[in-house]
Amino acid sequence: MAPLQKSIDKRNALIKATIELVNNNGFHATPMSKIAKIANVSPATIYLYFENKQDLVNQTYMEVKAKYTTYAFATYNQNMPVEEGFKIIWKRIADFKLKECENAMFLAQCDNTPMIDEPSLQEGIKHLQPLLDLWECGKKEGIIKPLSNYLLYAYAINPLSFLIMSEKRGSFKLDKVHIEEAYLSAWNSIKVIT
Amino acid sequence: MAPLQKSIDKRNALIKATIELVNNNGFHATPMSKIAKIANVSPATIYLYFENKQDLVNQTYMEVKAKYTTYAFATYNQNMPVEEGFKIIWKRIADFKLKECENAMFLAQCDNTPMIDEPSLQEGIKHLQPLLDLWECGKKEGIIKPLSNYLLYAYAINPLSFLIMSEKRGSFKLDKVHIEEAYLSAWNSIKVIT
DNA sequence: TATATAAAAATGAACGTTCATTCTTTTATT
DNA sequence: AATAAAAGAATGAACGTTCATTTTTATATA
Repeated sequence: MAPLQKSIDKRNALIKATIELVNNNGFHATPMSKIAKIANVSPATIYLYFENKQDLVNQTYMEVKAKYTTYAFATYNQNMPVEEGFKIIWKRIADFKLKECENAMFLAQCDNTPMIDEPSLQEGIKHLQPLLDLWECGKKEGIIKPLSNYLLYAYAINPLSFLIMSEKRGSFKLDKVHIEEAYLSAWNSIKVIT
Repeated sequence: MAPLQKSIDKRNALIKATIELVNNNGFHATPMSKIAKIANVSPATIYLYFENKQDLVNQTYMEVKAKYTTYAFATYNQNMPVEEGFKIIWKRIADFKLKECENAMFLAQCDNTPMIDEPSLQEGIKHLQPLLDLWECGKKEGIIKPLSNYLLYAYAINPLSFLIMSEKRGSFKLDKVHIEEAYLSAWNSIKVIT
């Protein structure tokens, strides 16, 4: 194995361990020692890849957020009609949250606690731009309600986080039918009613 | 001042301090010593009112959740028509989240992290029963879509949390107009479309 | 190609600090 | 004066981080 690859593997193992432990215990209750143990690495080794604990979690956040948005926009392109574009993005997001549940939960925690530095948070938000652009376009065409992007996001995208959380807690099972129903609710709350 | 009142004051001060510090730093980054200092109390005194740190935060959660639901249902009664009942509850929730922003943020953090014991979490959820009953009633009458209560909650109530978070982060200002728009989105995503 | 040397990566033990909690003393109440 | 409440100092455990050292990898030499 190439030596560089080995380094990448270790970094990935550390990020994976961080997600797992933070999901189960929260940021401040996951000691570096445990992260090291799960990643099969010495505690000191972490500091070869990351400045400190805060840097580790910031970088983990940005990496997961990038993965999330890359996945969300993978099958979308700007030439699609607004409704189709939205549907494709929404479904991909739902897909990601279901398949990559660990990652999705980690993001939810980051977005609801003082865990991540403000600059890293801002950095993560930037990746959503294509969706915001799509909405602007839809508003111009009179297809999407003239609401602020925050309201659109709150009613169309964010509810998925809540559902994933309920599913994780075991109080609710998200199947294909529910996803379809959820999509219709989402679209319904942002589309212009004719 | 009666000695009992003084005790209640101290307990309240401790709970208030806990909310403030956890909001700004997260659970594990709020030391008992700091909570004591903000509450103008000795660290040891905390243990006269609470078993330990976990108990303090559990009780804080249940207290805030109870306050939240009491407020939400204060002007609602079961004899109202479904649409009116929902509107009244929704508006009260929005009102609470705006006015008692600190409390709302604390709840959001509790609901998205491993901070609170599962039993306390379950205890907190129970208080929402009147809303679930209203929805059941609405479904029977054909006014509300036959969706699971989790989906209804995800699309009608939960988005408010996201908006409050955006507002707190300073990226968005929630005024009366936005609240009205948000309400319409909420109702629109759960009502049967005729 | 085989060996020697240098560089880089990784390690485990150790340090200083911080924390939740307890213990002992002081202050207030009846 | 007796009792209860509160305070602050004390304690041991756990944490993030550093450092001296070892192990692995790359480079140079013959």
